[in-house]
Amino acid sequence: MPELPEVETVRRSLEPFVPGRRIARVEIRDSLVIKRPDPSHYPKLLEGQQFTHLDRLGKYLILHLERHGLLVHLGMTGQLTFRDPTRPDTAFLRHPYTGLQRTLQHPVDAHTHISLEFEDGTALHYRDIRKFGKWRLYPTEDLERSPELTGLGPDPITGDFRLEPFQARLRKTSRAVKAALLDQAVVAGLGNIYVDEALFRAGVRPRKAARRLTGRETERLHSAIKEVLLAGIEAGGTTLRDFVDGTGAAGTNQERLLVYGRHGQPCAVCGTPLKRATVAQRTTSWCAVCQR
DNA sequence: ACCTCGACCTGGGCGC
DNA sequence: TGCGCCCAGGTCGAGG
Repeated sequence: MPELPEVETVRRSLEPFVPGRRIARVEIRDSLVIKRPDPSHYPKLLEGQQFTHLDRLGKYLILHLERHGLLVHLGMTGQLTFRDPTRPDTAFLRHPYTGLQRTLQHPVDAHTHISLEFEDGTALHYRDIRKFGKWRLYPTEDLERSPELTGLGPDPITGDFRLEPFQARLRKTSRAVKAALLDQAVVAGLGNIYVDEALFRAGVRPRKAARRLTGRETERLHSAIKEVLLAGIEAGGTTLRDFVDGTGAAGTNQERLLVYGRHGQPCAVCGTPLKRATVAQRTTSWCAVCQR
């Protein structure tokens, strides 16, 4: 689920509800995703603090509080949603035809591991079926120096993602270009879906050694990365199964994917059946004709 | 520096 | 209906 466009979609959808709200109570039902500090400290540290603003870097959502920064990584199935108890819940329903989660706001269920309850009765709920997500709380002054954030390469949407350093970085490695793009230190925010989409748009084979890309190819890739991520944000993210935004709504980018998950189907450009193989330990789809 | 593998988790889909 | 197997948007660490 959550690559840059999905995390950005969550950030934007929570923006009208979370900043300005003060945490009255912290409820932790399963502390597995809390990596720092010890989960037992969360209530004491968070209760009484107000959220100020929401940020994002790569796949990390950054919820700023008065004295702390809460770093949330959604892993594979993490959902951060706002709930107003005066409005009707829809629970987690599966659409009979598309199979997509249709939820809007949800009450606490077996997978809702953490709830931050506000003074007015509303709450921010964290739900994560596979529990691959990670929560880390840092004092504001330590946030920028956190290993999670310092390890990230440029963010293609909000950051300084320039062609020359990108090109220099790719030239230094003989790894498959797909592996390099999945490396969050090279560029922050790409995952399996958007990497395949960007490589297709750029006309680059996923297995091509990064250092062997031509100048033109690197330029096209640099543009394609920004394009696929922006398109993903515009569509409200890609919902294959679990992704929902902060209000519980599914995204629509899955309808626009050109290669991811479409192996065997005709390429949208040339009609050749799309290939599938494992590259960089991930299932990969591409067009052997359009991508060379 | 890079690769591969396994681990962390749960659930859906499919074949039998 | 049920069981077993494979798969899944992400990382991380061990070992070669």
